[in-house]
Amino acid sequence: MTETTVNDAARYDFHAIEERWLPVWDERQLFRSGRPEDTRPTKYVLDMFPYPSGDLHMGHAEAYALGDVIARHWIQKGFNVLHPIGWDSFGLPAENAAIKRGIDPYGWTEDNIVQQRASIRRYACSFDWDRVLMTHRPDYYRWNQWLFTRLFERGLAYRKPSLVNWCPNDQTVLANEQVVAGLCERCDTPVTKKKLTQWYFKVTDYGDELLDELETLRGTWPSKVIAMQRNWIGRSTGADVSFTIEGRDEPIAIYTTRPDTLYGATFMVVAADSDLAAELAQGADEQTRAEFDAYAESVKKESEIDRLATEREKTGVFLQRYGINPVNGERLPIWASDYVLADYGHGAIMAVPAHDQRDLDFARAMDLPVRVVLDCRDDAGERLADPVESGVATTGDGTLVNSGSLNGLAKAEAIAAITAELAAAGSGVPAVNYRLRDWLISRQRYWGTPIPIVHCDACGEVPVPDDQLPVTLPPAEGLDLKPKGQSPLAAATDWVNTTCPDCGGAALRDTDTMDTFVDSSWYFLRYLSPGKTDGPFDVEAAAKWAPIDQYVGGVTHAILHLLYSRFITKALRDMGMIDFGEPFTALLNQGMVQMDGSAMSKSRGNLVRLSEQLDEFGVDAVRLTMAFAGPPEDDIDWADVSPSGSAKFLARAWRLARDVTGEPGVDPATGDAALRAITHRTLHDAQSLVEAFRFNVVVARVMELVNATRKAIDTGAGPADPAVREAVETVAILLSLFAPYCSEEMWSMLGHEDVALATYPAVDESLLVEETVTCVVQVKGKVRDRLEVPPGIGEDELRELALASDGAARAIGDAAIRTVIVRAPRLVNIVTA
RNA sequence: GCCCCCGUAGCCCAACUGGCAGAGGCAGCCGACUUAAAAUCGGCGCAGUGCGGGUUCGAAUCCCGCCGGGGGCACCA
Repeated sequence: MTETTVNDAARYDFHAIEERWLPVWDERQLFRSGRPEDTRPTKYVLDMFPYPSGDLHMGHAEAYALGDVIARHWIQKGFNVLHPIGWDSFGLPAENAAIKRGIDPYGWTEDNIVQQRASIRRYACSFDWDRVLMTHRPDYYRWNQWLFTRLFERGLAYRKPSLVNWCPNDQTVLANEQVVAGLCERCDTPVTKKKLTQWYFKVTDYGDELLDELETLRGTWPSKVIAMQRNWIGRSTGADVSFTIEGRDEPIAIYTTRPDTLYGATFMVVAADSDLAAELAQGADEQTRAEFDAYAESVKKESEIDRLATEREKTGVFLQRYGINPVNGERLPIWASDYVLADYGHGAIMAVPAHDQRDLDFARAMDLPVRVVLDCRDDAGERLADPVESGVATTGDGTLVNSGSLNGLAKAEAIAAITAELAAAGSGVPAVNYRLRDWLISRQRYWGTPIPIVHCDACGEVPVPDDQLPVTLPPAEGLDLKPKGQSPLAAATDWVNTTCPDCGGAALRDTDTMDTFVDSSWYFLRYLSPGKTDGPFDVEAAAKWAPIDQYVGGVTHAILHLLYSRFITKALRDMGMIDFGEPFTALLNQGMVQMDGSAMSKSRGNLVRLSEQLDEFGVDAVRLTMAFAGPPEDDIDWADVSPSGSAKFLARAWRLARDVTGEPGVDPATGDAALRAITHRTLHDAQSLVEAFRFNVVVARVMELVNATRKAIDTGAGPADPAVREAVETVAILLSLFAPYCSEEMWSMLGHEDVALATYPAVDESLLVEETVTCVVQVKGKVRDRLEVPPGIGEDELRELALASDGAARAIGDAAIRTVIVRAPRLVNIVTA
């Protein structure tokens, strides 16, 4: 214990190295990105900011390790890199923890941030600590409120009564995007429906743009995410068709993608939970009304889970009302059912059971007529079975029959023809619909941004003027935060009771808070000028830095966060604040860190604690393991990888720096040529590998270089050779992307400072040229010989060499040669008869 | 039910526009150093690419069909 042997002192001690460099880096602040005199080209690298629920976990460690590789690479390549970090610090976990423990969400949140901040500091990412933002602070959420009022002024924020998703456990409404398979995204409670008046952001105004501009992201976003967004937006094109309703003044519009099948309509269906259904039922006899009311009530009660169940029986009520088919004047009975959605299209459809499976199921359940209007054939030209007998609707292409003027046309022709006919008759127009709904942003919870609206009896909904923002949250003390279906803010009477900004009369504050996805939908702009007090962000800074060159985060946000951010960005562009419409030019989705084949969780007992991994193997080894495990988008199973192996490798790299005896600044050209070739080949390849996110391969190549350098020191050129120094400096520079401590220590031992700011060495192209290459000689595709040839060898010469080679001659024997394929200088394939 | 991705050595993973299946690591085995061990250094590849067809001079790579694993969407008319 007391004696330190020479051997011990020469051993790699990651704890000591971490402790040595952390304070130095704090002092030097290498990653500040706001200096006005800095004229380098810019890059904005962004990691999704953490939610401060407890300490960092393995998932954070992976994401930040990978993002840092990219940021550090661009720094070494001479860019002025903005790489910020902050906290997404409003939200339910803080509130639930506060309720459970009887504490203030503010204190809980701030404490967690202190802890996470210390962990992130230790993790040594190239973050600019001058730009930290926290969304729960009034100086941030003030600008959420500013954003809300701007959207309100432009008609993009509005309030409407609607049947909304309701989580009975969290006692709050949820956005469509937060309902996953009928369950609350947060707590997995089955979601129910509730009629409430809520605030919405009008995302649907940007539906076309959100869809079409996905194309501009192709190649730089994962195609999976593009597909998911496309799916989610769900644009469909068709026609709105007017149906006259007996006993009703106004016709009703239905939306259909298949106007060609109008002649096949045999009934109509309205959504059971729609106002239209209630109105139509009102006009029916008393018994029908009672039947409808009972049905509507049962529909409202059913959970999302029930609704989504497959193999579900069709149910409904005949409303004793009739609509008139505009193309043939037929009377169509009108039913109410839950298989038609109130908030899609017009909440009403024409039913064509022969050519729509859902309609057919309903027709069979209710014994309604089915009329085939398309003659559909299979690949062999055989007519498909009658839907009535088979129970399978024919939804494909075919030839129109029983359809008046459309007879004989194909599906596409018929759609065009009938759409024109309807337009001429004034009973139909082309129409587009979206699966995407407007974004419901009201939440009946405490820990979020108060909605900056005052409700005045005289003036209505009045936005709080900019000079009165922020509307700060009242202190949690004294408020009952328990979920009860109404915002806890309602109980803060001193806070709720206010005066109308317009008329000065008594008025009430809106008591709901905003969905925390509002906070994260523009935070990337706030980083550009986090201290700004007279606006959400500096417009010139945005012009300089934004949009984000590289965004890094989990695929869990493929729809929600990314879609909302895209929407807000487009809205801000239309306000003239920025000149781009897509916030994230490139996106990298890292996989998840698992353990023994499944997601880590305390209850499953397979939780791996990041802090323990860091203590045992060191920050560098954990980061290196994350990068080396495989392609970044693949999941990592921690049981399959080896942080101890990474630690061993780092020690091996470190020993190279310890062993170098050559002086700095000596021209490496005088050194070992073979080692130099490997060094420059590695440098050459590493940049394109990093830029293609193939970090695992970069690490493998650095390992190769380390092995070659070791060999050169022990059994080759020796520790004093300038090529050895060049190789070890290269190792330090490349390794700094993954292992900042180890490489800084190496860099320091080599007589330099700040490896993070080291310039990426120029590649000497002349060292990449090989003197000879191995040419494979195949006979009928099988390797029969190898030749060492100059790289510039001509085709004819190579052909002769190959034909004359021993291996080839042996394999050919006396067979006739049919053809010889020459791919100089690497391959010759001799094809014999 | 519909759509997308992935199957290479015991394990994690490489393999440029089709051109020698193996870069790197884990585990394992052997050796050097050591009184011994640890650490370190050196050496050792055992699969023919999930299966079956096809295209091609040549297929891990392209096409078709299965099998296995993962993910997304799911009454959107």
